[in-house]
Amino acid sequence: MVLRMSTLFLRTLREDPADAELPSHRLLVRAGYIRRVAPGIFSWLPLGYKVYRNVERIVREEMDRSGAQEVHFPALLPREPYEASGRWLTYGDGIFRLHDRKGADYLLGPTHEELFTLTVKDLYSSYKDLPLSIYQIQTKYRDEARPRAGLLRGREFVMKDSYSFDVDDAGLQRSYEQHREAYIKTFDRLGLTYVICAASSGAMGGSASEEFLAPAENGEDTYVRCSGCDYAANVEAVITPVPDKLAYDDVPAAHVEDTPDTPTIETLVDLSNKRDDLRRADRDWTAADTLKNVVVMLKHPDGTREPLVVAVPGDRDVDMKRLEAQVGPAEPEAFTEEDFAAHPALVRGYIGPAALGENSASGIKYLVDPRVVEGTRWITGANESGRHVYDLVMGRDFEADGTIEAAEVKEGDACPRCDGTLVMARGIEIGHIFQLGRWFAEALDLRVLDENGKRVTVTMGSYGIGVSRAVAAIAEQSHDEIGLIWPREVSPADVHLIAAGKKGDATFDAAEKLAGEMEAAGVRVLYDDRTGVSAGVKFADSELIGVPTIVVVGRGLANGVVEVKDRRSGEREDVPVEGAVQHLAASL
RNA sequence: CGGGGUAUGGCGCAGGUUGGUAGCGCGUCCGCUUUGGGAGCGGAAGGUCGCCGGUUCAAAUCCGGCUACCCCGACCA
Repeated sequence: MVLRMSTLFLRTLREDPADAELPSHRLLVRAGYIRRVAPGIFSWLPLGYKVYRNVERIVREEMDRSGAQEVHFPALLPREPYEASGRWLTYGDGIFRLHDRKGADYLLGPTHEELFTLTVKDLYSSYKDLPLSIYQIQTKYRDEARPRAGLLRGREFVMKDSYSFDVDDAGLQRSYEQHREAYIKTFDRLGLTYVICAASSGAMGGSASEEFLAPAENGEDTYVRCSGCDYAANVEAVITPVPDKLAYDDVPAAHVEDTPDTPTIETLVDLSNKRDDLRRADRDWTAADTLKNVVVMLKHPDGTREPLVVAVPGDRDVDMKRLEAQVGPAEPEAFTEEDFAAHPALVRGYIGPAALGENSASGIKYLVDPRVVEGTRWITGANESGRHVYDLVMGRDFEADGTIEAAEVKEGDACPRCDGTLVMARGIEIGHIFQLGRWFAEALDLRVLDENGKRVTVTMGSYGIGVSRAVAAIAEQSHDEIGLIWPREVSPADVHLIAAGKKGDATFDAAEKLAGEMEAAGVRVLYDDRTGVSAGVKFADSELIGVPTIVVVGRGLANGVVEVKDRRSGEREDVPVEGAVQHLAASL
């Protein structure tokens, strides 16, 4: 393949587009790979589409190799399947809905669990047909509240989504492992660095769930990894190691105190350390000794609302995303003025355990952070305005309905697996694998006969790769100040060949000849055969476009050599024209 | 949905307070020169100044309203 820049549908921009912030977005637009059409909606130009198709090809090859079979569902879908799963409603305004001429409801598929499940139900009815893994590479549509960052979060994007169908849990585990392996091969070939993180399985339930995150400053996901072992997790799924129970024989009996002017944890701790009657004998009180009781309203999918109080040590906030991951499919909402009015047991700012719990008078569910183990000693609200209770001991003075992982995760927190500590970083979610289980099969009644002739519900796995997002993730990870740097397999070409001389001189003839030889040798060439364009412009464009190897036919030609530059390292070497093609073909 | 910002040739921007011929750089086209790091000179095309209304002899500029887009947050299988 020889792509000639003299006729290529391409215009590189000398300046950054005003609406692009992230490097991937900026450079993909500047280098002429994509153009914005509407918020979160992009067109692919020739170079960009080549990269996109390379990514797609690699994903497809690895899926096929893993034994999955490719199908293709429509993007335009009727309402019924989503009605059956309940998601026509629960998806809310996150989907694009439309009507046909008769007024019937349609939607642009945001995801295709329903279609996969129903199609398998259509065709299969025996355990002998399973296991089965099928996938598609499809354009998805989501009416994102805020599209951003170019290709990283669009309203139209391409995803590879696959589903596995098994009769039993062991089968699901095998299908899951197969996908995991395929994903590792895929992302390796894409030239991405990534971290496999434990993830929360989200609103759809399920058990095992892992995300492939490409570390990137501008990523939307926060994850942790351990400094001492290979533990890595999305911050939503971080597990807090449970401390040992403490002895509390020496702790004074709980006592309620007037604590005026202590609207914040900080002022409360200050006061507690200042007043002799409140001070701790062994050491100063810290924010971590206070127990903060945060009240939220849970909205269940059926529309009912239920108050929940979450207790966390006072030096931490409740992380709403972590909370949401725990309470799903219910959604936590802010507790409003009206809610407080409806629950007089909750004294704003002074909520304490005595008024809480399913067995208490209020009946309000009370869940505590895992750090709140038996024997821990707290300052917390006394359920009266202006008063706190001191030396309240878990297990002695109060109980909870259970624990919940909702406290924010901090850099330096303990690793749940080893003695190490956690460091935090950000990443782009490029893949997600999880064991969906029987939720969908149950909802859509996908069952098969087992070997005893009994109907059993199929168990499913769900696996996604953001194909268009991966293009941006690669760009985000692989660029420098002056342009993109593509990994070989996704690059729009293997070699960017530049004729650096004057129009009509020997360099053009030599470059032309080289281009032909490269093509014959199976090397993909982007050939800058533009006349009337200075060498400087050609060099700058080649660096912006980011093909990994740049070959310059120019002044060295007099000595029978061409210059071969490595885009990433910047290293250059002179290579005899005669052997240049073999030299290149060997090094690719 | 909350906060901040922007809207002027294809792209990036100035102008606006002080109302009066719409400007700069890049890009594009023509001619000549140039050709290893985003060339020079000369000429040219290209703009309802986001939209609606108001004030005024006169509005890109002042006033009112609207819309779109960008960024941060909330939201996001």
